[in-house]
Amino acid sequence: MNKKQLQSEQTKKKVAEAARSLFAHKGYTATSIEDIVAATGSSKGNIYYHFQSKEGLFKYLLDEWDRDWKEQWAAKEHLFQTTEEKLQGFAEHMVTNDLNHPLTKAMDEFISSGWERSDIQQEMSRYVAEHIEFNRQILQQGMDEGELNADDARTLGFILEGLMMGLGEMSKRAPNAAATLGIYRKAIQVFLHGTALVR
Amino acid sequence: MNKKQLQSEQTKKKVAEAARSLFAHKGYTATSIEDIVAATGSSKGNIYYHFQSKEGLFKYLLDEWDRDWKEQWAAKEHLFQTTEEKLQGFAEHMVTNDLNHPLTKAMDEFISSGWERSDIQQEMSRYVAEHIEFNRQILQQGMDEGELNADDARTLGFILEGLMMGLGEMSKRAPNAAATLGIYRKAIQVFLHGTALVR
DNA sequence: TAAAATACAAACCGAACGTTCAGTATAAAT
DNA sequence: ATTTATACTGAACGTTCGGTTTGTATTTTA
Repeated sequence: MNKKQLQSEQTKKKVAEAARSLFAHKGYTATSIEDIVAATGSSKGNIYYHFQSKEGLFKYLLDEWDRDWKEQWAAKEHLFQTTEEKLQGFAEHMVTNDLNHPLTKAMDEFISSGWERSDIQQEMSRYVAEHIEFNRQILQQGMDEGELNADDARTLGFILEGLMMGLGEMSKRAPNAAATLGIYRKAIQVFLHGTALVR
Repeated sequence: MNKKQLQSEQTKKKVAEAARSLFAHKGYTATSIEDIVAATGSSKGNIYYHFQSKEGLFKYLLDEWDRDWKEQWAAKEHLFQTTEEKLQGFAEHMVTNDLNHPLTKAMDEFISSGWERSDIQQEMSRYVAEHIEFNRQILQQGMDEGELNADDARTLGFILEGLMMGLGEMSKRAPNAAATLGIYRKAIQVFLHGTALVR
């Protein structure tokens, strides 16, 4: 790789990093290209040379995030045996990797700002569908192995995803880092065993 | 009431209605005052005469919504006896009154657009806290009456709220009106009885 | 009937923002 | 040494939007 290419790559990284920090702290809309210019020292034109657009830059960051997420989950997936362990591990992974991730809030904003933009909504649906399928597999396995009641694994996967999503939503608003993990754990427990008395 | 006051009130209503429809279809940010001008025939100045600002207009609509919601829930609350009935009734009420309400999506957008605006976030927190408290009461009563396992009712209320919020979020994206109510019902059932086999 | 308040219109303001583009510098290739 | 491709600059553009101001018609009040 050239000296020039190397330099180019570095500036791209620098821009991406600064942008991530800005998006995380100020949100997507409130972060202007000008802000990124000010933070990097790079010029406007250069940013547009490396990324197609503001949206393109943001998506680039989201992809990076997605890659890291999967990578890190794959690294510890094998640690969990039973369904309960897996779900607890999954919840913990979400708390540490999603909830605390700088871009979660900005992503929410980005999605709901792209209102009628069907492409953005579709991309989001893809993410969600992936999660549901992920949940479905864990639950189906649990049913096959007699840990869970036989039931519609897809619907339950949908509900589980909703539960995680909602808890994330709420925890973002009331950031009580210490309590959050406990609540997630409790939620998984409720999901598995319910709250009603066993008669 | 004057002839003039009456006329004035009618135009205010007309503006509010048009705005609600626009916000619902295009979202908060994407709806400009100009759009409302075009839809009503009223002038910009007149809209600002009736409402302090765009934000004020939107909040006015949210308040209207909140009033209606509480009114309608109060009207049917007494129909439900057991905790399970109450929760199922509550879920159903949410599906019919929140999920299908035109402003749900716009409200999400409004909230996440008001990034650093602590006043908006606080107002939202108030709503959420109300819901949690509402859930807590139902659950506590269920515990007192021996329907539910004795536990921390507030935490469970928090989790329940998260579950409802997440399901709402997801149902908005995949609008399958027929299936949605079923999923909510199932979710309440899971919340109460869990998915794991009783050993 | 004169004065004052109310309801509304239309033009205008200023600022912000994403994006473009003509041009420049620098390193690589010939 | 010259050409070419790549990386980068920064001023300018066009548009959008929330909000203000000034003026006017109509109705109420005195």
